[in-house]
Amino acid sequence: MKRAKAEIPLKTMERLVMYRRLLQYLAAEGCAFVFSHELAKLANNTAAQVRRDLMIIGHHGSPIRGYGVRSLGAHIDRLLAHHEPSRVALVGAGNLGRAILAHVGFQLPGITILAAFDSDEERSGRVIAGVRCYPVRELERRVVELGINLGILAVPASEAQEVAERLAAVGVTGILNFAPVPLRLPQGVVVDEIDIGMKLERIALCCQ
Amino acid sequence: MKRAKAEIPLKTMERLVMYRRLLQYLAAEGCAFVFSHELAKLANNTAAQVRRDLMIIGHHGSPIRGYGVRSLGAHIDRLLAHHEPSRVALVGAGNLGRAILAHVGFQLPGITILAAFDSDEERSGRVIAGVRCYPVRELERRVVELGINLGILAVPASEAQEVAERLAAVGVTGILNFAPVPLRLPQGVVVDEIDIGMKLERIALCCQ
DNA sequence: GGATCATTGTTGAATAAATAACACTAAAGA
DNA sequence: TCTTTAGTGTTATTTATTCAACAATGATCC
Repeated sequence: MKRAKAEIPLKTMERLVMYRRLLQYLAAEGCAFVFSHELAKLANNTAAQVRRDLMIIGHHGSPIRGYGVRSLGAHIDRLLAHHEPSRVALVGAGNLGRAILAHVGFQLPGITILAAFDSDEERSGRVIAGVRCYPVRELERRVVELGINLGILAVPASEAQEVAERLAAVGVTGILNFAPVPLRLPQGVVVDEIDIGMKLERIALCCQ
Repeated sequence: MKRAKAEIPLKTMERLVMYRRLLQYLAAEGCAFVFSHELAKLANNTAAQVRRDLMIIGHHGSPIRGYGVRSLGAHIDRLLAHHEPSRVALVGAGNLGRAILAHVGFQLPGITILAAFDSDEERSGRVIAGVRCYPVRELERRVVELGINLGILAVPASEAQEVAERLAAVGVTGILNFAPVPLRLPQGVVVDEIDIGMKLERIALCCQ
């Protein structure tokens, strides 16, 4: 069974992770089969798009019955399966950081948060949502020690760039940035921003 | 001056709000002019794209000097200016909710968070980051009273759908959802999800 | 004051994505 | 067993987005 992973467009990939999430809910609700138009409604797109995406990954459903929730979920799981499980560190254990830990707590398959860091020494040493918190001065050492390759930044805007550089310097290749500043990092490091303010603006725009 | 707002593609709009944010930083750093390729670097796209976007909104720069940071910022401001300023309510004043309040605290122009709600009566009555917190049972009354039209959901997944429906029922037309469940709402309500887990997965994918 | 140079404004081609259309298939009922 | 029906798999069309190329421009320097 050869995998044409590289040929699957990124947009489709992104939708696949959404489909998988939706399929998990459906499975939890005891739903065995789902139609393309149902999935489309949940994912806020069209039935044609869903069918096309599933065609791309080579999944086959059955007329009348639709797609098997379990089998489709398993298929996407295999596709999205990370070669190496991702090892994540969170920097900044303030309100936002702790909220993220709690949120992501329900382990994602193949992704584990192994450590948290904070400049406040009071916080380090504690265990938050099952994750050990270290002082930020140990960042480099611990990242190497634990084989971390992904970072989540939940620090104040003023510190984001510095922390990001330190992470990148010790081999972190992906960063999820919650600080509302654009990060400037060497090529090869994937950065994704979650800018709540921008999201709000976007909605305000679409609404009026 | 007629505005061709409707003709500006959504993708461009989304980039515009990012440009504006970047311009604010540049202005704060005392930068008076910026070149298309500089802006492109910050926005993670190409110079051609930046120029095209600015062409679409009809902004003119100067060769050699580039674009005036202040004037371009003002131009985008006008374009993005909301007819009516948006009035926002946050539901769920847990870790995540409080973090959001603190984050968005630095007021966005034309967007104000006017109220927070929580089911824990201990929390209501308090003022968090300048925002008054009410018990969630008063949600409908207060939303109407304050003329809220946008909602931020930072409640547990199990309550998200119910709260969203209640908000929509009293006239909220846009919802920013942090709960990792797909919301099913009547057409006309704009929903945007921020699913941290999905974001992480996406980065893990891109990295390997 | 004119040549030069770096950058803009614009157009057109190439690429990618979304949509629609339709033949095909498998279950259900007579 | 044949027909109906609802939904899939696929191809074609349209639409949107990105990229690349180049003429036009206006500061700057000699």
